[in-house]
Amino acid sequence: MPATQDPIREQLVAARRNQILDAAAKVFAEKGFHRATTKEIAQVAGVSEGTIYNYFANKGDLVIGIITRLAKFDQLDSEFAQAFQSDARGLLTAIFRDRTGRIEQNMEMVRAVLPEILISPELRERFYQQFVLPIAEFIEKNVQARVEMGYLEAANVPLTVRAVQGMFVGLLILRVLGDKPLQAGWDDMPEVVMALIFDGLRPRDGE
Amino acid sequence: MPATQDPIREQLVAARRNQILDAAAKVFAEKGFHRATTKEIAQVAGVSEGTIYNYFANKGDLVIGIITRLAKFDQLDSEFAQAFQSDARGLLTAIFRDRTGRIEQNMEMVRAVLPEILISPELRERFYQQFVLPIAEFIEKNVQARVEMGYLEAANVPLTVRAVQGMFVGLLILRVLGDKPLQAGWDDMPEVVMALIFDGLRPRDGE
Amino acid sequence: MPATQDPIREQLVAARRNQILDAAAKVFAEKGFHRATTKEIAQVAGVSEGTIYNYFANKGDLVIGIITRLAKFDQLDSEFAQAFQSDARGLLTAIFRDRTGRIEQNMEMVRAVLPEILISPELRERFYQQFVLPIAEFIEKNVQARVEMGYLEAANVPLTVRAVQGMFVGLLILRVLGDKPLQAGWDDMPEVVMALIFDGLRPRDGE
Amino acid sequence: MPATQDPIREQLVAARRNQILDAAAKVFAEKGFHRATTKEIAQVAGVSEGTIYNYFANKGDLVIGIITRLAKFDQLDSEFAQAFQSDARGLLTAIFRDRTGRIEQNMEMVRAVLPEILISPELRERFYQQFVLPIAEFIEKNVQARVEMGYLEAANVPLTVRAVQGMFVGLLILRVLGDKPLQAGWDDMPEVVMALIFDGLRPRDGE
DNA sequence: AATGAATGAGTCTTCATTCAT
DNA sequence: CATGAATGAAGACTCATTCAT
Repeated sequence: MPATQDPIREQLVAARRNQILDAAAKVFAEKGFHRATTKEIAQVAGVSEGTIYNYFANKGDLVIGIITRLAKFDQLDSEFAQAFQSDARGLLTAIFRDRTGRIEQNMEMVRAVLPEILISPELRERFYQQFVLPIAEFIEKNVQARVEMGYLEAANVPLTVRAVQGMFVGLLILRVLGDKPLQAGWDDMPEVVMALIFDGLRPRDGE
Repeated sequence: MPATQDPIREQLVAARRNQILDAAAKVFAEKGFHRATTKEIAQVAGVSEGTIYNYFANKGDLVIGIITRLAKFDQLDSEFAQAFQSDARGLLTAIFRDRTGRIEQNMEMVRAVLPEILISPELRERFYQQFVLPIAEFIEKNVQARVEMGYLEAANVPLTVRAVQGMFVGLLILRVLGDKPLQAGWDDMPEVVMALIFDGLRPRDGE
Repeated sequence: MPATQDPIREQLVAARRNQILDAAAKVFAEKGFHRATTKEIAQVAGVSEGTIYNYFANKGDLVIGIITRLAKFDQLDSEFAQAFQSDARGLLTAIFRDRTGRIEQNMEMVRAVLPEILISPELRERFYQQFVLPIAEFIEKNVQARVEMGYLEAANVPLTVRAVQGMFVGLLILRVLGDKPLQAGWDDMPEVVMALIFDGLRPRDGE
Repeated sequence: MPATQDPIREQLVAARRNQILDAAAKVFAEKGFHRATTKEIAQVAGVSEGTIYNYFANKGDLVIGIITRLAKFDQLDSEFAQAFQSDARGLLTAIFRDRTGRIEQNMEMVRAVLPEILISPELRERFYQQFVLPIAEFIEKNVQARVEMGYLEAANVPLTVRAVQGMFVGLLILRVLGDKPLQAGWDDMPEVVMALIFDGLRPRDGE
């Protein structure tokens, strides 16, 4: 891992790192972590195998690099801040669309890397801290505020938020597993999900 | 893969297969599929490596064997039939407790084997058909009936059911990822989940 | 290898040995020695793997057994004795037809077992002593007699006989290698060969 | 299998390939194909096992490589072209000495590799096309020409040529099998063979 | 005498990693 | 910094042989 002060060199280094990570992500997505070979990653990246090891200590660090980089792009951005102002339903719909869209783009890669994440405590923690927890806390804060304002009702906000977040996660998993109804009706899911979350299944008498 | 008509021998074969699958499940759970070696599985099973191959064609078949065996224990049993009669909330709570309890017991193994499932189309299909789809359809039928009776309200039953099922799945994933609130409050989850599903977050005026 | 005095038992033993050798020959012929498994030989023979080892010390002994048994069937029989009386050309034609016919029947097996024969000095010697040398000597004696009678001309009878015998062997090899002209014209070979051997290529003036 | 345009690198690659093929030939010759281990080949070649697989896809390709390389050294060279001008007897003697000399040098290896050749259709075809057929056709053309000029007599030239070629092949086999007269009188074989081929065994009256 | 499940040494092959150029 | 040939440890899988039943 080259270290330098020269800003130009730094940029080159960063570019080369990204070039390698892009290739790694692609190959991991296709083959899964273990079946992906450094040779193929090098080929896809257009560099030699040796070069990879000039930028990453080992194959596992590529996964860390990918996740870390994903996180950088993945800040809860201003869009959300605005959504915060809007109604809860709009907020959640925004999050749902944003998250699932984003994750879908990286779905192949997440799927390929998930094994390593699930097995390695270090990666698990890192993944959780960077991707799961921030969203949970963001939603939590938001929902809590609305509950206090009487706009929403929830006995246990943190757990309720987990249930909602879990629903998003689970729906993605079910899609990956090839569930037909889900794949066919994916565009309708936001409405279905919001109806479920906000209105519940029990009929509302006077409405 | 011995095949025989002799019932005694059949039992021996089944016992040996289970002995090996137990070991495989254990080692997979610890190491993950790829890092688990046949040598270690053999050691844990107390047999030789060769013996494994007398019962399974290859390492991958151990995964299939594990999943298949899980499925056998995992029939939607009479408990559910009764639940069918009960109220919807009771039904779902029963399913939730049953499923998550069951899966938790095999959580380590699911975690270890999930990667292979996600990557291998064959395993994915098999897993989906045996574990996901039956439950989805069971719930779907049930919910549909109640909707028609006016006890529940849902615009799109199949998708709504997926959302519910996805919530279960996702909650397990979040737990595996080490979410603290979830681990701490797991016992309260059924109530939280049911409140969310049936009542929704939006306050009900007259109640 | 069971040893017994009981003649009935002896017959059973011999029968079982042959049963196994037949299977071994078949499988060796298909797969070659190394790729043939004792398991498959046992299956083809309709016995268990263990039984093979009650009759033969190891896999290699099956080859020895096959060769030895071939030799038993392969005595220069009375047919030849008669041929001895006939003219030289007729004799050789008879031998050619007989040998090549016989060998062709076992060609697959010879091909499969040849590797082992060529590599193992013991098998090589055995094969040579039982199959090659007797014929060479038989022809040698015969040709020698005719040379002395002035019917044939050959400066070095033993070597000449080897050349002739070599021709037979070589033609079989070329056939096995798939030579088209040879396969197409195989039925004409005896005449071609005899013309070559007896008349040579050089034109005979006065004829 | 490195591929490159750089001529220096190409030479290195060729050298390394030869180094490995030499070792493989040696070990195959000693042990036969199946009993030869990649480990021993690597040791003899002075490289690691892994390096072998940088140059050859698998063990079988070593055999192909050996055969192919033999074929390269084995072009029908100018020597033959000259022989073509000479008398038929001289031509054949030249071929005989050349071929048998050449093959003898590689005899051990041919012996080791022959099994694989006989069993593998691919290798068989390749071997036949590269070693057997060209010679057969070369001799055929030559003999045909002489027959037409009246210098030789043969009813069926292609088959007669096969008989002659077969004789060469067969004599080598008999030698490998350890035939004593052949080993003792090998130096006299060309004359014996030529006498047989050109004059035949039948006495020529007027000579 | 027959069985066939168990054995485990042995092999080919892969691939992350190193390092001389 | 880049290269990519060399490395060799590691692992899945095979199969001849044994032996308890």
